[in-house]
Amino acid sequence: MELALSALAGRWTTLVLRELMHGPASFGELRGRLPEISPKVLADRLHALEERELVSCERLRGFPVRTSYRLTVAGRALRPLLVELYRTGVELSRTAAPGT
Amino acid sequence: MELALSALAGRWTTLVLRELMHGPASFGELRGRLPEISPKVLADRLHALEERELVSCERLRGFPVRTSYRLTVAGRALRPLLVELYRTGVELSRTAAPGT
DNA sequence: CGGTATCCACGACGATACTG
DNA sequence: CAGTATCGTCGTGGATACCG
Repeated sequence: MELALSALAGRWTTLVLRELMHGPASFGELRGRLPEISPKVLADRLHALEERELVSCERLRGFPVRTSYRLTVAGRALRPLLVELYRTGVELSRTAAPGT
Repeated sequence: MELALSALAGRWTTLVLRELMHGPASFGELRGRLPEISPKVLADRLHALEERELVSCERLRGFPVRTSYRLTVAGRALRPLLVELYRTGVELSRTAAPGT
C-alpha cells in the first residue's frame, strides 16, 4: 500500500499520469494541459516517475528539440487505481452531500 | 480523484484506516497497534478523519475514560480503494523486480 | 522548445512534556 | 486513559529567472 501510495505522492502526480494515460506527450504539451503547474514541479514529477520507471522519456533530435514522455508497462498498471480513486471520490462527494 | 486522494493524505492515514476497518478501537489501542506513531500525530489524523466524517468518536463515561473510534458509512466506502492500493502495490513490486 | 538554478514560504511530522 | 501544548526540523510546492 505504501508503495502504491508513494507512486502517487505529490500534488500534481495523478494529473500528470492521467494526461499520459491518453498517450505520449511532450513537456510543453503537458504544461499546456496543466496550465497552473510550474516547470520545476512538472520536471520534479516527471523525474520522480522516471526514477520509479513508471514513465520513460525519449529525446527527439532536430530543432527545436522535442521530447516524448510516455507511460511504461508499470505506469499503465496504475490505471485501475486511478479509476478506483475517481470512483471513490465520486462516492465520497455523494455521501458527504446526500441532499445535493 | 483529488478528494479521494486527500482523504488518504498523511503518512499514517492509511494505516489508521486499516486498523479501524477491523472494527472500533480506542486511542490507546490504536497507539498499541501502531507503536511508532506519536500521540500528536495520531490525534491529528483522527481529527482530520473526523472532520471529513470518515471516522466518528464516542466518549464512554466511567473511570478510566475510554473512547471508541469507528468508521462511518463514508469511511467504510474507502475499503475498495485500500484494497486496490494494496493490489497495485503488489503489482508494482512484481514489475519492478520481475526476476525476484 | 525543454528544461535547470535559486530562493522562499508553509505545513507536515515528530519528540517531549504536560493536563483533565 | 486520552489526549493537548510547544517547539524544532525538514520536505514540498511554487515563483521567477535563466541556460542549452
